[in-house]
Amino acid sequence: MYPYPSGPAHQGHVRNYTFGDLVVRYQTMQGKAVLSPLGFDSFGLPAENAAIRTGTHPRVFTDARIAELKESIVRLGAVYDWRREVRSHDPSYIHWTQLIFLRLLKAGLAYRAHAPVNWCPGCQTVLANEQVLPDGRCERSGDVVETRDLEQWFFKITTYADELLAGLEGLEWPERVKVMQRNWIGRSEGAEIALEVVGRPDLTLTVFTTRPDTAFGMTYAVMAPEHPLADELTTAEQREAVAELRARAASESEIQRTAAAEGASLEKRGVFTGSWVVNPMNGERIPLYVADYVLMGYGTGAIMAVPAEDQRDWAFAQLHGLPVVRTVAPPERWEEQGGEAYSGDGVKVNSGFLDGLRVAEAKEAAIEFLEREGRGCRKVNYRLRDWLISRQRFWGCPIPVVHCSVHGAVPVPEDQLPVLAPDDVEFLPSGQSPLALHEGFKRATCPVGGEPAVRETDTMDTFVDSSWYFLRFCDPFDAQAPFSPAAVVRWMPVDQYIGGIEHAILHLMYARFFTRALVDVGLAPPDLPREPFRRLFTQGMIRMDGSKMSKSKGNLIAPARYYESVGADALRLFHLFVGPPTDDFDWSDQTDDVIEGCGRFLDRLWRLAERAPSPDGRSGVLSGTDVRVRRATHRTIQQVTGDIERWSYNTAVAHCMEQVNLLQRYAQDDPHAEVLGEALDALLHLLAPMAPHVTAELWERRHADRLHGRPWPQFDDALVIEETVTMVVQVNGKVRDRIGVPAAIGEEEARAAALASARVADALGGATPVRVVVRAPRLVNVVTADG
RNA sequence: GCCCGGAUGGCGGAAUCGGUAGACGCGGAGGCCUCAAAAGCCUUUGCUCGCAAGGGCGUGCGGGUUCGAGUCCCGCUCCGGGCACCA
Repeated sequence: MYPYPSGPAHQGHVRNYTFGDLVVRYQTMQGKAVLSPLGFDSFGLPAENAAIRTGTHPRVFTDARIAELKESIVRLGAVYDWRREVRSHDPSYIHWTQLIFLRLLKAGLAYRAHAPVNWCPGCQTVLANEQVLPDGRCERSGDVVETRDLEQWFFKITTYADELLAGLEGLEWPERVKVMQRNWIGRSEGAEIALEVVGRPDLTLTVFTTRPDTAFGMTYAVMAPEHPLADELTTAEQREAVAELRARAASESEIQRTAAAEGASLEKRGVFTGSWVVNPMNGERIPLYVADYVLMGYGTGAIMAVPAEDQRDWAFAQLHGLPVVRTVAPPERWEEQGGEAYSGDGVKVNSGFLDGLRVAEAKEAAIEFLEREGRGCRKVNYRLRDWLISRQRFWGCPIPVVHCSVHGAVPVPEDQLPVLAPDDVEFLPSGQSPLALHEGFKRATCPVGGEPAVRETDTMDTFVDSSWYFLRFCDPFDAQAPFSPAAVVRWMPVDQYIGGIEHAILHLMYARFFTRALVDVGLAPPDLPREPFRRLFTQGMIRMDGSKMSKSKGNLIAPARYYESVGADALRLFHLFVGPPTDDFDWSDQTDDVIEGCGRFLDRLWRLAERAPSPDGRSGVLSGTDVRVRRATHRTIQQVTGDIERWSYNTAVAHCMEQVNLLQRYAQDDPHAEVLGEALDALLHLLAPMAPHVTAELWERRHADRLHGRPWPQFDDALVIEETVTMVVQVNGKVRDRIGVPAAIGEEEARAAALASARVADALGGATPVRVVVRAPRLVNVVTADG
């Protein structure tokens, strides 16, 4: 666990730690060695905003929030190895985050580049693509993100695009998280084609397509407004129109541009450049356009347009009066039924040597042709972009680089780490990072030549800190390295990761990338598993009035009031009981009643356990009732164990409640001391991972030793088999009678018992059964001719 | 538009392999205890007809498969989520 410390826990945290703690305690009772540490993702914008508001240093603010969060976690009774607690903002952690940066830099996995980036005016910093919502807003502040051209630091996550995609296959993760990552990586196979430019033998325009088979239908080509050749390929007559379009496109962020346009229904804004290119398949001259529906960031920033087989190109062609040539025969009556572009499979037409082939074969043939002619090549493209990690903020891990006018961006030598931000800084609402205003911090010497240099003032995205904390957890005591090879190999991968769905892309993708990169740069050993999280469980959100419960929404319900009123155990039980862990939960007016109900259950358990072992209880021979109670005890062990194994915590609690209800009646009615004692002891074990405080106390009162550390109870196979069951008798599928029968009843006896039933005879009303379906011992269905 | 989930009493939910729909809890009703209340305990609680015994209906809607469907298949509706000019 690596929570962002936002202050006292809210119910989302409580739920998360309750599930996590149940797993930890249960697996420990199963005899496993369990490593369960907790640390704090303690860099981040809220602390800095608070500093601007109140003048408090972010460290002071953050340490206070950590103390609050930690207290509410400790009071919940969750077991963590606090010796291993780490914090992103701790100098010893900063040191290793910076070392990792330097090693990635050395290996070419970190680089600095000038690029159009997402700028959030609210946060006064750039953002990674992953942090921009589909509607072009900042996921934190909700402000509309702008595009700025800046020189920034990137991590080369795209190197691992294929591996990150393939690695998903072996993971026990929710399918929808895998799907989200697959979509985000967005692999597509196709070809790059170099188009000749008419009258410019010195130039070619390279386009990417997933449908090289449709190239005969290419009736125009389009380049993105930001394309480097856009200027050069615009003729004098078209210059003004193109310039206008490019200016308009530049004023919007790319994500905004793609989000604002709803599919193909909107106008495709574009203009003719005045230049012509050549279709390499048939040698025809086709016009070259600039249009904002083509994105510079994907593929080559230019496309071949095939209106007949691409709906976007179709719409654009209609608008600009461009020809449409079908290269795949659409299905019967396609056009009569209003069909426009047809992108499905079919037989090739109007395509020279491809005619008669199907799409898949034609793709291959087209690529072979292009490669043979030297006009193109096979190519795989990804939607995934490199991870922009620069942030123009103070409260983050400083990027350990200095800028020298002679040697450029020079890494800080490893023996000079960590680079720490100074304390004597002023937090002003100017939007500028205090680091950028701090002359003492900025003044540096070039490690290469000793020239005066300027220290980098950007800090790293806080997702960098959380991309390797799980490795540090394995070995947080190492003062010489981020972690020792032996420790990470011993503990990794994480067997069970628990978190919210909000991490589906950001954190989980970055952590997968980091784990691989750390191995490849030699910081982690080669035998470290390349997937850090083997099993992932995504818990449901706690919602209130339709939105996620969080401090920023102001709808937080702190656990402290329940610690006081019903106790931490009742609150834990509530979170387990209220529904499947994967489901969202709507906090409402009735919720307190349910929590109190969980408290009442624990009260009943308490009263029950306090009167046993009952000195006045019977001993000696077991009665029929005693045996039935024993059977119930062992069945409960079986059920609760199964429930926990399959994450069905709500039914695990329900089965314990059922058992308490049964024992309560039993205890009032001359119980056998040993039977009741066995039942109570088993119950305390089963509830120990769910309600650790109450069960530990009751156990101590009964046995004067400790429940914690005892093994998980086993059930007796002979006792979980029922001896009598209720057999349902149906007539034509409707239940007409229920008969108690021995569990071992044979098919013939079951049939006879069913047909002997007076109720069945009534229901038959003289009709003759034509068929009797027997599923002994549970069910018999008597079927008549007219049924 | 595409891809995933989901829809069960007044409410949260259960039904693990096609075989008793509604476990467990909340809420409601009635009762016991008490001078009274709180707490606790007991009974009851899907809808409906019936004095009762008992019957009919019932898992979003419409079909289908089956002796039998909440569960499987086909076609919809609504809700939630993800993706969406990615060539």
